[in-house]
Amino acid sequence: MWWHQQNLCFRHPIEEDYSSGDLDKKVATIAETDDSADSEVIDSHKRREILSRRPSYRKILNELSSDVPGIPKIEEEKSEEEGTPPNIATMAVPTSIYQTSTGQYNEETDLAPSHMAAATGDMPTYQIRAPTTALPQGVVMAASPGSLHSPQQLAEEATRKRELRLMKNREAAKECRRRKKEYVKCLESRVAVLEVQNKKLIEELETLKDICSPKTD
DNA sequence: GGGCACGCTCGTCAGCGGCC
DNA sequence: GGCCGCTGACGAGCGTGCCC
Repeated sequence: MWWHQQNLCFRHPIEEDYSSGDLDKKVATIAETDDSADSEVIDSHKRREILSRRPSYRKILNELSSDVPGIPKIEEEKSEEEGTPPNIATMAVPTSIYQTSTGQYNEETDLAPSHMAAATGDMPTYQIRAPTTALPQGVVMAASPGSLHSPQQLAEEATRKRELRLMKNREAAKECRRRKKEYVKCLESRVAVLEVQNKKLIEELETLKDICSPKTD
């Protein structure tokens, strides 16, 4: 596993080779090519290997924050789903790349704020909100197992546990998707910044060429 | 207006990995 | 070993644009 940690962004090997839908194609390809009975185990292993889970978005960003100064960690917090959250773990963009909310920008590339605004859209910082873990009203916590006797009570307990699990998973899915969006935005921003940086370097190169090889009449 | 295709969002399931 | 969080995958529902 390797992480491309120059500046902010990073890629998982799987992500690099088979981004998004390509992964399914790869798995399908393996399934098609390894169709012999003996290859089932290998096939399963390959599938498992390919489908190996990437680190969570929170983990990715937190790892980066420990390696790259300027990237605050994503912290757990509790707030309402909408409205102004009391605490927002603001993932400020790293000084090496991103424009900040105060108009700071990459000192290496010396990008103009206007360029940044145009390239990245209005997205100077990333705000990661923690999942809402508070139970909604009406959710009754399960009674202690020791107090259950009749099959009916056991069934109700099982139902409550299932509802609770589904509710938690529902919220987790929402949070996961939100983090994924932030992650994608991050990558898109990095692409935009690098494009500007690349363009600037090309222009600089052309300028140096002109200086070093002046035209002779 | 109706049908269709496409994209997006959401809930759920399944499976993995971390923690105790 | 069980619990729990995270996330890919899948299907359903909905909105939108296009064509007839």
